[in-house]
Amino acid sequence: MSEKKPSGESADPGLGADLGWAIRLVSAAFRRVATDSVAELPGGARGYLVLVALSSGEPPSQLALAREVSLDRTVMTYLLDDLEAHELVTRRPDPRDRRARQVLITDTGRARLDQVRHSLTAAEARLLADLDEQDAAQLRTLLSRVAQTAQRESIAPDEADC
Amino acid sequence: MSEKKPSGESADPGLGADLGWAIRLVSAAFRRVATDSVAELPGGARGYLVLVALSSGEPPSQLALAREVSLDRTVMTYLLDDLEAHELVTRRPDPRDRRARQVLITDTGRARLDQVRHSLTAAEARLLADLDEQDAAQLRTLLSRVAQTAQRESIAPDEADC
DNA sequence: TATTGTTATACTCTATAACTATA
DNA sequence: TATAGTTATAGAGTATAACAATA
Repeated sequence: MSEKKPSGESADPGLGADLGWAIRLVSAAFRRVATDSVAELPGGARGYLVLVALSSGEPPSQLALAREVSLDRTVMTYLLDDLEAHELVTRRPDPRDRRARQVLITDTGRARLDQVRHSLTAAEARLLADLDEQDAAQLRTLLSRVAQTAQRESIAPDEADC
Repeated sequence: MSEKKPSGESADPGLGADLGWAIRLVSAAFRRVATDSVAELPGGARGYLVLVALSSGEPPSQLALAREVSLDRTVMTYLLDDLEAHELVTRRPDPRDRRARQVLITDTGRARLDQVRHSLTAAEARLLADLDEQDAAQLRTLLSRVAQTAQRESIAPDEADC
């Protein structure tokens, strides 16, 4: 029990007590269960994010898309090449700006996205298996609130791994 | 509000509704605020994890330490080289097994660890700024429970980034 | 001159395997 | 023969910058 307590530090958290560690573990656990769900998808987690972003709204340019999912535009090129090769998305020139290309999700892409979403839902359920329905809902709510705060204050993203 | 719909997928959560995205954002946000806290630390987040692991219990071997924080033993070599160069840890031969080396945290290391912990506490507070005390406590509790589940079922770690 | 998308290059990680010294 | 630690090498992933086409 050789502890140095400068002021209000937790006595000896070892590794299991603090929020950062919990976030780390939960994030890693979710990534793990989610990885299986997106494994067959070109680009993995990133491919999923792109498909989600494309599933609604107007077809964005590659740059707009890259910004939305917090990816570099050079990465977006490779990623879309891959997705397009598998016919999950298509690219077409923007009639109003011939520099830009509009990205669209295909029907195949939508079908694939739905599959992955189902799989992810199951994965989430597995992750939260120990919580009753009320606690699970509470956790979702709280996480969403923190996430929104983080996003709003742009404390947040820039690194995009799932 | 944002509700999961397992069957009617075409609803369109965009990107802001699902648990995975929230976890992703929160994790990224935490990593971001935490990165500043551990920036000066040799090895960054990993250096922190190692110091925490060393701050209690018997001095472990490098291998045991590597397993505890889910790092490869080859990575541990570099990391400890770095930490030792900054005099935050020391290595000494294990008298009972001359192949192994015991790793110890130094007083400098402990002082540094306390600084980082304070900084991290502040970072956490910033992250949870929008939650009142009760909600924050609830979130910590729920996350810890999920983390423990994940760890126990070893759904979890293997990737060690903060 | 600035912007979209692409390509090429370099750099950082990580994983793998090989090597030593002990057991 | 197996294990703890180190070192070297190769591969993946990422970022940076340069480039062509268009605005």
